[in-house]
Amino acid sequence: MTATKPTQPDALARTRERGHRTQAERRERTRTALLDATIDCLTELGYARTSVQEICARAGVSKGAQQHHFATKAELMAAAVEHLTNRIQAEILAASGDLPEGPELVEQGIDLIWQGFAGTLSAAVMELWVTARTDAELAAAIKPVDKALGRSTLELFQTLAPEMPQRTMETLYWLTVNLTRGLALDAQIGGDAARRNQLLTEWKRIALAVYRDDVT
Amino acid sequence: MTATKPTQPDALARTRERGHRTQAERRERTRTALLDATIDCLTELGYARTSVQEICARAGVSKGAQQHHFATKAELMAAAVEHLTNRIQAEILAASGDLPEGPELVEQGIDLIWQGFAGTLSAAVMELWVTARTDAELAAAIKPVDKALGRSTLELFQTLAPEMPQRTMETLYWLTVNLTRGLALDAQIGGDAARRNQLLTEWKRIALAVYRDDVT
DNA sequence: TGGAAAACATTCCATTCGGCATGTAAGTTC
DNA sequence: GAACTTACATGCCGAATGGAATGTTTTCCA
Repeated sequence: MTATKPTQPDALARTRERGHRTQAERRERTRTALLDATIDCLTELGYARTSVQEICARAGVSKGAQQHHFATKAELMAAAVEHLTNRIQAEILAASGDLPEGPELVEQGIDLIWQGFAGTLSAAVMELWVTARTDAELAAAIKPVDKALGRSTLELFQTLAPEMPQRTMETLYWLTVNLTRGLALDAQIGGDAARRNQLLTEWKRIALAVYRDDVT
Repeated sequence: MTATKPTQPDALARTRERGHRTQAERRERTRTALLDATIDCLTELGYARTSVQEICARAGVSKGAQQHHFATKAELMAAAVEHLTNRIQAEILAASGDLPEGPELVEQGIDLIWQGFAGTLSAAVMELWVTARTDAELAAAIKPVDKALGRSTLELFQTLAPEMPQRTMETLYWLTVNLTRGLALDAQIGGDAARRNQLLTEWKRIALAVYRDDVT
């Protein structure tokens, strides 16, 4: 390249035309790139095959940069837990906008929980969760975050159906969440989707009956 | 050692006093030792940290012997799946001896499923199951075996409660199994045991109501 | 505007992994 | 009891991993 304007340093020129990247911006950018790549790896490869090298490659970030932000792999995973939970919560909140009130909420709510707790992101959650069983550090990172997600989602429902007895709501909610997680496991190894849908339908019927009995 | 009887070879003498180990016996012994050690590793360390070296160490078996019986790690894992399923099935069958008939079967059956699908062995199942999501070979090994376990347990219940409509039985059974698996996940990372028991109690109540409605 | 600090990149290393090759001992068969 | 097969043991290798060390660029701030 023939430099015609020697007064301006080349680096600065590039900076100007591309726009100034503040440190906070750079930091945030590569951090989320790393965390998203981590979630990608977990969903596609599973925890056992997720290496920091692969994460860096997918994030388009050097190994040094990764170590700058997350000194150790465990630290990266712990951060990924929170990032992942935030994404799921956002997903749930976005889908909760058009929820009906009254009895219809039962059915729609079950669908919402299904989507939130058995969707694509939940595969990554499973990986981390199962790993956490034998990894105290990861478990410590997961427990509070997950509990918060569960409770906040429950509160969302309680707001939508104030007429419902709290006890009934809690029971139906947690039963649905745990059933969903079990079904999600089944789905992940290629269980019969038709039977899963049928079970979900039956459960809606049962839950609705419980709701009707308890609300009157 | 001062050999006083040169007529008999030393090796044979040892053989005689310890009893003759047939090839089939030796084979079976080290095989199950390896498979049990594999399950131990999965339970205690999780899949990611389970190495063949560790398995061999716990089984008290050399690496060569392991490779003789299971050429590859994947092969060992696939065999472990079957071994594990057999142990679970035996556990369930043993506990199913004193199951009542009639309505009480609902409660007791739920407890039985809980013990079978959320017991100690189920942690290893979870590890393999979650791993299978991103490991086609392992998934291929798990699917048929697990399906067989599920169906045979269902048939056990159907035998015990012939008066129950088949559709109702299937629904309650699979709902319970999946709920149990979800709760097992929760239990493994140290969720609140009291709430889990409460949910199980509520579910028994609901299931009993469903049974009563459908049986009349 | 010049130096400090933060962000990012490159290289290297000790360890561990799964698997292979080769060798020895025990059991089977004729 | 000798050939043969099966079971078991030891040592080694290339690949990959997580992490440390060190060097370079970009932004910040006084």
